[in-house]
Amino acid sequence: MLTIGKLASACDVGVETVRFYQRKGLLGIPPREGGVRHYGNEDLRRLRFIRKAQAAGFSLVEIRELIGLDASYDHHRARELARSRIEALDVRIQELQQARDSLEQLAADCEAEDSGPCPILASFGL
Amino acid sequence: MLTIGKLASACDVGVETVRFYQRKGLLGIPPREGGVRHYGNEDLRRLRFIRKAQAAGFSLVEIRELIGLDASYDHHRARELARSRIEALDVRIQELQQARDSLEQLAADCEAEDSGPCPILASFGL
DNA sequence: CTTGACTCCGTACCATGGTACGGCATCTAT
DNA sequence: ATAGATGCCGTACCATGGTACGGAGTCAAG
Repeated sequence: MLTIGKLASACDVGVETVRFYQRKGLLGIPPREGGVRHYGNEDLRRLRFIRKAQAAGFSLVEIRELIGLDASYDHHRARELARSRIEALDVRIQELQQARDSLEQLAADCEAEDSGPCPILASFGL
Repeated sequence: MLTIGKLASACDVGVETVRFYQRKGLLGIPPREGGVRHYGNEDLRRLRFIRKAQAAGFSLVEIRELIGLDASYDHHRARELARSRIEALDVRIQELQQARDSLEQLAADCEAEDSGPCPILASFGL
């Protein structure tokens, strides 16, 4: 059995973050012993789940839904969420890639031409 | 000469956003005629610059610095900012790509196996 | 049995990038 | 000349994902 501090450091998050997730409904309300919260392995797994899902780009709201699906064995909805997250990621990746490439080009231009107006700033119309 | 509303709609932003950028020091304080702000082509270019730089992933704080560089013809610092932005974009793109790929894999697994525990949720340890 | 570490709680605060509101002034077209 | 659209201003509020604070209670070791 873990105290909030042990749980938090086991998952490399702050104590306040655990309390925050609890308020947001991402973690359940654990039983108390002498006023102190005691967490078990379920909570540990749950918290690790939250961090992994977060790394996959899910928002806390989406993660809360994913957790709910666990109870209902709703593969269909989970797939839907995964698919729409993939689409959003694709869009975002494309955007960033484009931004990156034009920036790269600009930096190269800028290095080639050491005097006169800066191509980076010029290209943005400044 | 443009009023705030014309300027805003010319760059497809809200009027409040222009005022916000002004407060943040991204746009200069325009001359008034009869209490009303009047903007010129410089402001138009500046605002367009802000939006483009934003699309390239610069934060408003970084954009303010880029604008300052314009005055000082500081290519060196502009390149530095561009390079570090590129690095940050690379890291972020890699992260998102990884998230995307594992999600893709999971969704495929999930579609293949319609009963039993959901691979998406299981993979996150839930 | 005291000291120090940890926990409890509510609430306030942080950054980021805006968006909305209300009351008043001004501008423009009819 | 008057109505309706804009503009002005400060201030408050929004979402997101936390982080910090202060005062109290509790727990374990020396």
